[in-house]
Amino acid sequence: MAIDQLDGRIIVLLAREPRIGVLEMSRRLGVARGTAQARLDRLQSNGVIRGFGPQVDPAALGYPVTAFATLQIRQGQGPDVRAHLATVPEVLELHTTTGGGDMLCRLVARSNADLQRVIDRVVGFDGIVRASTAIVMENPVPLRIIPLVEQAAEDRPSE
Amino acid sequence: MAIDQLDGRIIVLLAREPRIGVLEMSRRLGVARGTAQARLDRLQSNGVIRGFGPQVDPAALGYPVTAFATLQIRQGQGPDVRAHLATVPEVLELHTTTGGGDMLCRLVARSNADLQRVIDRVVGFDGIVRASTAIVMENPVPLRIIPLVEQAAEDRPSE
DNA sequence: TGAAGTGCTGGTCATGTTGTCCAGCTGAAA
DNA sequence: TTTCAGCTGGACAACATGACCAGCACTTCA
Repeated sequence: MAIDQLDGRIIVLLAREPRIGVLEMSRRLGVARGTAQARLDRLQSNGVIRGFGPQVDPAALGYPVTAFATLQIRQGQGPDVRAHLATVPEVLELHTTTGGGDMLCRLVARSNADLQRVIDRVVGFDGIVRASTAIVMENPVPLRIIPLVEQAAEDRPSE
Repeated sequence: MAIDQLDGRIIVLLAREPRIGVLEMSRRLGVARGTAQARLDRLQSNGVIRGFGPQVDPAALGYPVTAFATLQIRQGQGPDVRAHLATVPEVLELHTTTGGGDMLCRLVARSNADLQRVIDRVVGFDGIVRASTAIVMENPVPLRIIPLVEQAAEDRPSE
């Protein structure tokens, strides 16, 4: 389940240059192609690498505004609220967190004005008691995984 | 900059089956290969598709605990705090938000106990006045983009 | 100590895909 | 009407893939 340094190098390499194939990867890593292929297969069936889906930029799609909303949910309404939020395309992500009946969700919108519409749609649901929204101004650290992979690989010099 | 329905179908197709190539894609979409290739190239140079990096699961890497920390930053310390947080591998993401000097960051840790170590490291920095942490218990809506892409494609029947 | 198992190497092969052309067609804009 | 961008369907050489294989080193375990 844990990864060794070769696995780490594979993931980092793929993160930096996703278009390279297994053959090119094996050349860069200095291992046989079969090895690179076997490692990659294992990382995927392990679930360490979940996939290679396209990373889509909501801003380029016309949704340049991102916000995080903290929702307080009425006791027992959790499942209903989840189902409701899942139907809103602008809800990109939803988590339930510690702190009785709280949820945190990531939203996008076409503009600040449009964000009001999105929030109204999100909170316009019975089970939601209270909502507070924080609009994202900057994103100094975009979602990243490389440092963590490197640390995980270091911690286990061999599997 | 906006996408049409063909673009939308390309993104959705890639999101669902990332391993297919341009040729297979063109077969599924019922267009010529050159068309699919040109669209894909355009989506990438547009920035709509930022890349095809591996989607790594921190849990499978040994970091099953996720948390969001809201940080209050001392006036003027923003840049220093960002630099500090960027050096912590467990900080996967960092945003600055509305509300004077606030930041929101996503953390992972090996366990709840380990989370304490991570938080100590995160907040053990002069510019941070106060921090409140919410531990993620469930993730009913994992980061998704397909519904938004479909909406964006609908809104613009043609480019 | 020996045997079995695992993982890596370096190699082959047929097959499919890619990058790069091309000429011709259509529809929209000038 | 002319021009242009975008799509089609086709071609080609170069390359990558999946599937094999025998051989070797190392560890596990009886």
